[in-house]
Amino acid sequence: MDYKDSLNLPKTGFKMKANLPVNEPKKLQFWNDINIYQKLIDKNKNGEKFIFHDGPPYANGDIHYGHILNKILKDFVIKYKNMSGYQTKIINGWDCHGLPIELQVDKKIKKKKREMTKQQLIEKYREYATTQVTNQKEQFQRLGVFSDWDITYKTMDFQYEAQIVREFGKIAAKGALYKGKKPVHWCSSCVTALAEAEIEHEEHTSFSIYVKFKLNYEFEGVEELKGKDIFMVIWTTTPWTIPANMGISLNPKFEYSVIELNNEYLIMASDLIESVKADAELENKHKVIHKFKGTLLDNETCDHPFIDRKSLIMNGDHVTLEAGTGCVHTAPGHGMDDYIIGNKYGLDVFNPVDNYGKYTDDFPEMKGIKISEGNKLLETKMHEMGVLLNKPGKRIRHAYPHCWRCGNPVIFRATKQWFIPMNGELKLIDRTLKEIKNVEWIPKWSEGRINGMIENRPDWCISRQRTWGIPIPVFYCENEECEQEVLDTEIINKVADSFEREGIAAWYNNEPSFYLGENYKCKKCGGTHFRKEKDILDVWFDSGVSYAAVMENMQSETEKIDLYLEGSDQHRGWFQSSLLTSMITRDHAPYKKVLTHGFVMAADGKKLSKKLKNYDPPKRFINTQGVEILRLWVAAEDYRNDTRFGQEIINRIKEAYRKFRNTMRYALSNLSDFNITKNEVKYDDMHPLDKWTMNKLNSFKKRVIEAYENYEFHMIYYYMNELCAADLSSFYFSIIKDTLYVEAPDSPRRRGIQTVLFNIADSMAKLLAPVMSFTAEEIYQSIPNLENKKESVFLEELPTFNTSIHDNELLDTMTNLRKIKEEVQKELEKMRKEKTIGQNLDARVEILLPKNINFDILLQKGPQFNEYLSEIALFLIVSDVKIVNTADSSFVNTEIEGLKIKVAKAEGEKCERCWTWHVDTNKDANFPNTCPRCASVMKEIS
RNA sequence: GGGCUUGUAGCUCAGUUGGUUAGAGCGCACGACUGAUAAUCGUGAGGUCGAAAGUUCAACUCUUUCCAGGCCCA
Repeated sequence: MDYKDSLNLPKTGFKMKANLPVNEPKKLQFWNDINIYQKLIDKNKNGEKFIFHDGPPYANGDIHYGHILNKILKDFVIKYKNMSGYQTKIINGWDCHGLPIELQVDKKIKKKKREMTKQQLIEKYREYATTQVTNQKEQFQRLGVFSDWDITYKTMDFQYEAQIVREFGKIAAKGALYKGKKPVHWCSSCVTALAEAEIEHEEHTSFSIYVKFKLNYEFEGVEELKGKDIFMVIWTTTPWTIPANMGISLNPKFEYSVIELNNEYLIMASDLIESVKADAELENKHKVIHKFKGTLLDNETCDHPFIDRKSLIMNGDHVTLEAGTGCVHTAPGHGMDDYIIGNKYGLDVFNPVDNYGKYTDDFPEMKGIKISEGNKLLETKMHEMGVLLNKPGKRIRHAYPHCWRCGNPVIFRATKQWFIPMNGELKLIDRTLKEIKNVEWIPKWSEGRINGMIENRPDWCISRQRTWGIPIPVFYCENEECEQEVLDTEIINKVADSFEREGIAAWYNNEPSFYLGENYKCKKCGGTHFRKEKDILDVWFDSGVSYAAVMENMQSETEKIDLYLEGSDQHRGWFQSSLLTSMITRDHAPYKKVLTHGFVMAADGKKLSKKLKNYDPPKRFINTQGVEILRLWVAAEDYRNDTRFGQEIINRIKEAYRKFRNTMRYALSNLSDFNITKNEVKYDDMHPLDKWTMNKLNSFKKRVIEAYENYEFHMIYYYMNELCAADLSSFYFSIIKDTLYVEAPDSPRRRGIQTVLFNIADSMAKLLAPVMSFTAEEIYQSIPNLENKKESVFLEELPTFNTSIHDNELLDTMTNLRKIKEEVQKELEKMRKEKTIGQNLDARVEILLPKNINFDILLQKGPQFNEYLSEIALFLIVSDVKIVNTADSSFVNTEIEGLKIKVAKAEGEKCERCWTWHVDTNKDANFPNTCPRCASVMKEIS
């Protein structure tokens, strides 16, 4: 007789194999068909608000793992909040203006660019950006991210472009703008400013000169130097910048020496004396007269070698010992370091060079002469004056920036730029630093980082000499004497209105009079002719006002956004630009909380590199392994640090996924004949082991909810693995198997277990839906006989901690019993090695218990008590158990003190139905080869 | 070079205010089962906590230095 058909074996349509690449798109279609996102919004329309704001990725290229990490994290948050009843949504956006797109397009149109109008170019850039947005949008959608993808924002939307201008107007109205000078890379052959990305470093032969600057300082108490001329020695490769020299920088930490050499007194860093002598070919011995710290001469002066001007001596950490003299020629108009330290000391950003690389009136002696000529002329001049320390004609080969277009060397040259002042009347830095304290920064160190950056940041240069961006809405009086700028909120708003209608092309479509009115007169000189500003705004300003352009449609100016969630690089970028603009115009931060994640690295911890091909591109990954794996990967990693991505890591994630999936599958497969409404067993009526599992599940809920609340998603992954593998699959499931299969379908013990399994499947589907959205939905849809099933798991509420299911004593006791089970297992393993037994049920066990542990908790009689098999045997999954009071030498000691165990092959015969060994097997003629329990069950169910 | 930050078993992570033989899951090795089966179960071997020095009765946990990464600047 084959008893197999009489068993309640698992049955489910929930497949073991997920086949994610094929099934995910179907799920996406399903969600789309039922309009799940809108339903979520509708469901919570009366819920508490949680306002989230998506930071716009740059609209260029395929998405990479950084995007994936970011978007999936946001999706976790949005889904969790939605399932918790919050009224929350996400409007995805893109950053569209800016250099990368401009360069991409320029590469395609090449020389045609010169013949094209600004409007035509803008149209091209806009087209390109649109294709990029479409491309990225598709890829984001594939991630299973919930959003209304028809409602997104782009910084190039006309409405958005207009709003940028309005925010600029507000800043202008606050007086938080000024025009100043700043050095930029400049190609005097193309007559244009260049961005960092347009510069190529190539070998170049430069001058190399050591120049003496006469010091105006008496070293007190140094007799030998009294009344002597002392010179600071600087080294430079650009003699043409000497006319713009405004100072000399010393490192405050270095030691400097006054040396006597060839009857001259020279100053340089002590550690560089020898190398300078060698490089400048200075022979003869020198004598160190005096040593001093770099700080000594701070704020003293030298005389410029050939211009009637003082050069200020300053202290700066940028001075190194790598080359030169340790005394650094500083020309704020021609170098970034120079500019920064010059700003600090209040130096003029002096630039006597025009757009074509020729000296201007500001260096009359060489007016109209090209700086390349100037190099030579100045070298000779200084040599003749005797301020050149080396012999003229010395040259050096080194890497030097060149223009990527024309290949000529570029220069650093101060040009007029627009700035937002960091100090000044608005005291922006002070106020921002205070406001930073009112924001919650996660992780904590994030606050220190933004704080440090704000504390030390220079004025924000918001102008760019480019085309693809928001024109700075300013006009200039064309009277050359006047040049007065028109910075008027009303007029700026007119510009904004025109952008709202036509986009930024309006700036080029319209004459100044269109905005100013025909009769507008210069407030300064009464002039009537004006020209438009040519510069555009820094794109960080674009995205920096997104809270205004995107969110204030839905909320008031005073309402803050609950959360920004971006990579840690945004401390310099979006977090900061948003904070600063909002502080000026609204006097508060735009956000309440800022959550930061790290970067995605390759398996070796180094950055992902397209060149090295040290990773699988996302598209291919998704098409072969599925998004769900990526979602679980995001959850598994502690995103607050850098995360790693590699095949071994992914393989581990897949294992975890399979474990989870199979665990859920097992639960589902034993529910085919279960209906929670009809067959539920109340917690109080459950068997202790089932109660224990309910407790475990309950505490799992609690910890998972806490993890969501704290944005610690990797803890969810950790808890999930622990629960599935350790508590369910290998422990609870293996024990309940016997009851599930063997008992009569409707037996109370079995129904109790099914109640637990139902709770597992149901709770897990809901709790993990924000993370494993695809699989959670699949589980939910696969729960059999569920009345009032919602259309989607996402329309369910998250389960919460049930305070009445909280039995610490039970949990502790079970922990001890599991330890005993482990010891028994070890003994059984020995028998298995000896081939005495195969499966556990082939064995019987005798146990001498320690005084403090017993199995009483399993033996409480009640409706769940199993009459046929000892509860302990069931628990240990052996055929027979005997608890003894004394143990002879045949017992083995275990690692638990006082616990002694004896294992042996089970007595009697194996029941064909339940595989348990029993001395009374085959006693019932109606059901041959069955144990008494099975015979009885068979009688009941036939 | 500077600011911030990371470094616990092969992988991903736990590790409470410094306190007994440092944990989990996966992987690996070996084995069992064949009624979760391209599954499941068991046993076992793997870290001295990036390195060194210091504080302390006691440090993965505090301090300093160094090494190797990362983000942002320069």
